Amino acid sequence: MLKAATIRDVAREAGVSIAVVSRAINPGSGPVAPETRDRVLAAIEKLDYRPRAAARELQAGATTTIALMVPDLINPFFSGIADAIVYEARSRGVHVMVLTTQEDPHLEAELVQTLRTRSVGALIVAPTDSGTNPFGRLVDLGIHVICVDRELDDSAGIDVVTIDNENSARTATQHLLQLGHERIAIITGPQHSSSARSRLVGFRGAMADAGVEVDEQLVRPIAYRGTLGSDAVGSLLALPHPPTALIVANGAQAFNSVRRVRQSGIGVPDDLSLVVFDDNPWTDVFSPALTVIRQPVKMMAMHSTQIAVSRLQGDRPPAPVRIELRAELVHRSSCRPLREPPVGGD
Amino acid sequence: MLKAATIRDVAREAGVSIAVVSRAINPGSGPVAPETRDRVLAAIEKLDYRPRAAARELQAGATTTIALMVPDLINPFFSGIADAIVYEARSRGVHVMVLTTQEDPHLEAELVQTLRTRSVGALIVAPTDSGTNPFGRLVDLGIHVICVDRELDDSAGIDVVTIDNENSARTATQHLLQLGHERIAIITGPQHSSSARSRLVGFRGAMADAGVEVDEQLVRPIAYRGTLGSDAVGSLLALPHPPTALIVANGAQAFNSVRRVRQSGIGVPDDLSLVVFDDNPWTDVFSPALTVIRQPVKMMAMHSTQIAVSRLQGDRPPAPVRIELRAELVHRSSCRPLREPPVGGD
DNA sequence: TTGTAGGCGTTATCAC
DNA sequence: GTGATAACGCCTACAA
Repeated sequence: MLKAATIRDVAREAGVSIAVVSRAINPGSGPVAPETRDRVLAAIEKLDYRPRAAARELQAGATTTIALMVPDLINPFFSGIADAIVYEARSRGVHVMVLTTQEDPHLEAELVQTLRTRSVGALIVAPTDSGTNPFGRLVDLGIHVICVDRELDDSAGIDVVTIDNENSARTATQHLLQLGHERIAIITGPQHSSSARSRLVGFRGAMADAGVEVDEQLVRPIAYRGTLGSDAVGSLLALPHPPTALIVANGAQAFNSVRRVRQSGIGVPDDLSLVVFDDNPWTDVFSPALTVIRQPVKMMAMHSTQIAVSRLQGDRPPAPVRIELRAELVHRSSCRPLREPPVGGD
Repeated sequence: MLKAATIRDVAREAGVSIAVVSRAINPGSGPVAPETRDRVLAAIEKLDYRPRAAARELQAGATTTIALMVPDLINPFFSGIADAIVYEARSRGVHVMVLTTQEDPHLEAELVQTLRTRSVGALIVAPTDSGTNPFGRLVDLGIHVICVDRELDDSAGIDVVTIDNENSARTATQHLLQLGHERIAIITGPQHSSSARSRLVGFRGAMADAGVEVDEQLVRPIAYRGTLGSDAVGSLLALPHPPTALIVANGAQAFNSVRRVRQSGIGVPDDLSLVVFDDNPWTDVFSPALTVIRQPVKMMAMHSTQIAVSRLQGDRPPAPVRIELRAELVHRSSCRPLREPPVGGD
């Protein structure tokens, strides 16, 4: 097992001082005679030298590592985000440390602590609980925090990249209302999550606009983790007066929910119209293909990475940014009019 | 923006030298009087001090960061592995840097270079090409490399955690043979991938054992990336004498392949029996539910993490480990006998 | 244009 | 038990 070459080895090999090597490595940091430079580069090549990131960090304070904190990577929504962020970051020479919180605020807080140890320059996070802000200390220390997908009630000094959840839910609801549905159920996320809350607001808004009263029995805020989606669907369908349409606004529970619908033998869209949040691949291969709200996952990832990277390069004014992207309703085959509309008419 | 407290600040606050603080932080590294210790701990608490990992690394050479390199995170197989590895690593106090290769050997090689810069203690990787080993230099430098899922032809000094691909494919093939199928098609991965190769070997083995000749037209090794799965299915089904059964042994193309089967209106399992590698959630919600080869994803992740962590803690003999796990055939509804077997009979 | 020296935050080796 | 002090590898004034 060899020992990695250091800047000193290179200097010796090239017959110069370490200062020259350093300058040769970091163009613009100082003058180096062209031919000296070539000699140094040759030495680097020969010794296969790579500067140690740890040493650089230590001396500069800066870093080219960011952290990404998501509930889990099994949820295709978050793995999609993670994939895009990792890819995007690499193209900018930044590495990504990935952490999973399991939707557990305690674990999240603990991870924030261990993060302080690492010198990451920024943190992109989909926070577990909007009510508390465990990231304040990071911000104080100059570690930039970017919320993605979900945001915090108190987000002082924190950037936000999210979708317009309220309007997305509104759109989905309006779609069903226009088809004549009034008994519309919604399975959403826990109300300590900003996105889940906004979606519910959008739902209620659309219902109110249409003058349709919301039956609170049909509103099901459930946890992201676990399999509660299945239970919620079960009890919804067992209602004496069951819903004719269902919006699954809890992406993490979409699969469980839909599977339960299918297992119960309810016809989609004949007996139940369905709109689901998050356009995961399987929604397209389900029978019938599901009408979904498609979130611009790549866009969210790109924006957050871009913010993170430029922040740690010291660009951008310190003012927090807020980016809200539009989601899209993708019509497929899981919704139909409650009653066939009269043909012709008058 | 505060500046993070250093060991010196703590020492001053506690009225001791930095050496004492260091010993207090790292129990066992030297003697500290109990009451001094308490004073130091109080100071740490008060200043909210966290030792900087970069400085530790620099001085010790060691590190508690490992890297994980997978083709992408969009493939549920790899996101499952990543999720489990990140989780498992955390529970051992290790952080994970995630990299994606996009199945591109050049990018892979480049990432290996940038990795040398970071002081990661180990690399868990699903390599893109089994023919070349871009990791040799890492091994030389004492960075432990663990191949997961796929392996290298020349894996000197490299640990391997994989499934028994050959037998998995053999099992799947035998299942179809027993149902009376002989025109069995297989869509597998590129032959520069060890797992794809082994699976094809298993397929041929089972066919040979049964005395059934392999129609080479029905053997389709295709790339992991892109949408070739769809094309392969299309041309398979367009054959004058199409297959009666299909094994999709290319997990990354399973979705595309199956979707194409469905689009072409072919009845499953009536017209075509189907076995698919990788038990992703959607295979269960597809109509009909798909018979799959289920890989022990969590197990693979746990083993590789365990090896990685113990390696970087210096445990374990230097001899490379090879762990081969068994995959499982999960019977669902996508396969049926070619001809109904005679009822009763004698 | 080049080299010397100091410091980044930590741990380890010594004396005391 | 405790405290200077020297590394670890790199960058950067500043002096030559």
